[in-house]
Amino acid sequence: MSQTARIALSRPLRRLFDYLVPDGMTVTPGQRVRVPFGRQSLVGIVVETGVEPPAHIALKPIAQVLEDWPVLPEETRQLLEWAAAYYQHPLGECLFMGLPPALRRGRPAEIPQEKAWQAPPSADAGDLPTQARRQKELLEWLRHQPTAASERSIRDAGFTSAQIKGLAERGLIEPASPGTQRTDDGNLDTLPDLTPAQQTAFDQLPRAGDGFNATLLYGITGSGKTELYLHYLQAYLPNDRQALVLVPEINLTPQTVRRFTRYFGARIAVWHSALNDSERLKTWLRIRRGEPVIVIGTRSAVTLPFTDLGAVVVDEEHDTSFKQGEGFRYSGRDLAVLRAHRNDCPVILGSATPSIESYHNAQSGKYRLVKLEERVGDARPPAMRLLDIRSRPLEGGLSPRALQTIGERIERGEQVLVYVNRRGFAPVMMCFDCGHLSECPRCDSKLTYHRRDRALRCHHCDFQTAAPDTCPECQSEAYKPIGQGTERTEDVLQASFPDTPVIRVDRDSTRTRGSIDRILETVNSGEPCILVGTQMLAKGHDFPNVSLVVVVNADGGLFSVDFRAPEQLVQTLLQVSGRAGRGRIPGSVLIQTCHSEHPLLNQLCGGDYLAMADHILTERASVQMPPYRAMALLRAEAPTMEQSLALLDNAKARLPADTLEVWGPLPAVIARRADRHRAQLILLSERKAPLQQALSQLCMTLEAEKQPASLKWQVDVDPLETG
DNA sequence: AGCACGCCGACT
DNA sequence: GTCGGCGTGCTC
Repeated sequence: MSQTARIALSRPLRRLFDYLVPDGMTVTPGQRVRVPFGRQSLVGIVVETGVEPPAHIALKPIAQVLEDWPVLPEETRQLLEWAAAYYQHPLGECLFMGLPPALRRGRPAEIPQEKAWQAPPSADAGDLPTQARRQKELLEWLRHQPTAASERSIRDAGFTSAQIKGLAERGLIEPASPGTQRTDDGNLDTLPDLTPAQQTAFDQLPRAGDGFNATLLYGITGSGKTELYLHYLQAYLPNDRQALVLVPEINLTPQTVRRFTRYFGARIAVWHSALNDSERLKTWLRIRRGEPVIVIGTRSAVTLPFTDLGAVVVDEEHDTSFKQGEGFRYSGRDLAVLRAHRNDCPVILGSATPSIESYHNAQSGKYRLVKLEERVGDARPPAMRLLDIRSRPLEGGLSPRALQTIGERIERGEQVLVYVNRRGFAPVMMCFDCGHLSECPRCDSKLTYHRRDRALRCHHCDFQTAAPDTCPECQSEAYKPIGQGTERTEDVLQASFPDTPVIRVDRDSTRTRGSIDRILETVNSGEPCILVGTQMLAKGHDFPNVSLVVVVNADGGLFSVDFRAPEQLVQTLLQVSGRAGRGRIPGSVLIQTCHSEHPLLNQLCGGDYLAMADHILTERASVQMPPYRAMALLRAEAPTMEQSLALLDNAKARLPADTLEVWGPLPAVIARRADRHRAQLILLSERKAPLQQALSQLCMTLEAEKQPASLKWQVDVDPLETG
């Protein structure tokens, strides 16, 4: 009798498929195989062997093994299996997430041998006919390359394959293996010494050989957390072991990579969404082969096939981009901690504004807390002040007082950053006669006015229209934009300070490649200027010459329905404040608000983030919200609200009432989006285990009873926003 | 997700 | 008469 194997396929199905292993073939878990599936032939991953197949199903045999070793190493596969169960996502899709695209498609697990060419010293351009001008130029170009050039790079330089062929036929160039670009090997920089404060923090970090140890590194902005990571890896990561450094997408800049490369050279590998398929395959295989790489990567790097992980770092661990927002909704940060645990190695979670979850873990003793509360050099933390703008005349959202302060700083030759907190405040068109507001015809949301092209756009679907001159309701001409967007603030600033460059930094102005570099160049020149922008300004980039930060409106997050809004407001405001006073000039921060008496904002001005975190934790405890209870959402969307609510009612009815508290069904905050009506259930549980068990049971039944195709549902475990 | 099967509308 | 719309069902 033949052996059997349980196979995962890259399909959104919550089940696996069993196959026969033909005589003479052996398979082990983690191995790639090709199997017949319906009428198609698919790549599969072996999950289990020797299984008892369900009765009355005629098994088909595995067609082929793609390699005789498991592409997914044991630890990576088990991590993904755990994540699939925890986040309620189909196992097949999760396992395939652990493979680079080339391997998902069934390509061989080897580095594609790129063809490369070099010009031997004997090659003589005189042997070419005079009309072969481009071939001569190519020969010359090849001579000037430090190593053999790949066909791709030759084409990138503007030559054609016909020209390569021409030279090759005359024997003037010869094939070679593509050159490696390890120019930095052997002459690595030595790390700068730690400051006394950094040294003190460093001494509290876990030592090599301590095994699993999670450390929350609370380091205020400008305290030099990256130096600490570098020193830590150098001191405690053995030369022959691997490390993972997770960073938010926005922090994975060439500068960051260069900083690591200076000290670790070719051991550094990067992993992010902009890599092409062959780069991904190459890096993935390096890691799979066990090369002692230090991977700097974004969220998805946590699924890489490490075979000898010796240290894990999560930088800016509070950053919400570590949680995938759709599909397989995993938390890269949480999986990184789990990976460290399973590899019995240390993990350092660094942030100036730790997530409430991580801080709670530090408080409860699960993580050790290491503080780094001094800025590098002479820099002092900025002074923060609230500016009450109730019944003050505002221009582009700015109060006279704020404009005056900006003016003073410009006069002194300093730089200013104006932060527009867009959360909850978008510029909408309103009729000042009848009160009509511009609303999206397909969503329950207001249209946003874009002054550049006088367009009204919906931020929740792709609807857009030209802004009418008069009110669509009453034809009044008093139909104008209200609220403040970046563009309006920018215009007011430019009008107020005509001699000072006003630079807008947002998604639109940084879309083209290199534009952010140009902006940074201007800013780093130190000339006075005013930066205006949103989210982007709060993250990543340093502006050492900025001495004043103005927060246009802090109120968006104060009274939100989302339980995480206060945490996120405080984090964002502190992060953006941290941009000020990095250089020698002391920084100050002005926060405009209509609620200057609000305790959270007042605490913020004290600058003590951990005190605020304590405060937020107390509130979370009193209402028994995460991290004091486990949370998950069941979301539904359908052409009508009734359908969505019916599905959720149905789901609620079969959830165990004794171990779970279920809220809803409630329509989402934006109940209609692109003409689909959305609602959700909120599930809370004292313990994670019963929640997970109830969810997997629920997913199985929901999938089994086939819903109409127009009705979609999804589960979000540990959601970042409930809306 | 694919892919096929199936049962109703405007075309050579 | 048939090409094709996408609703529904199935994949070891």
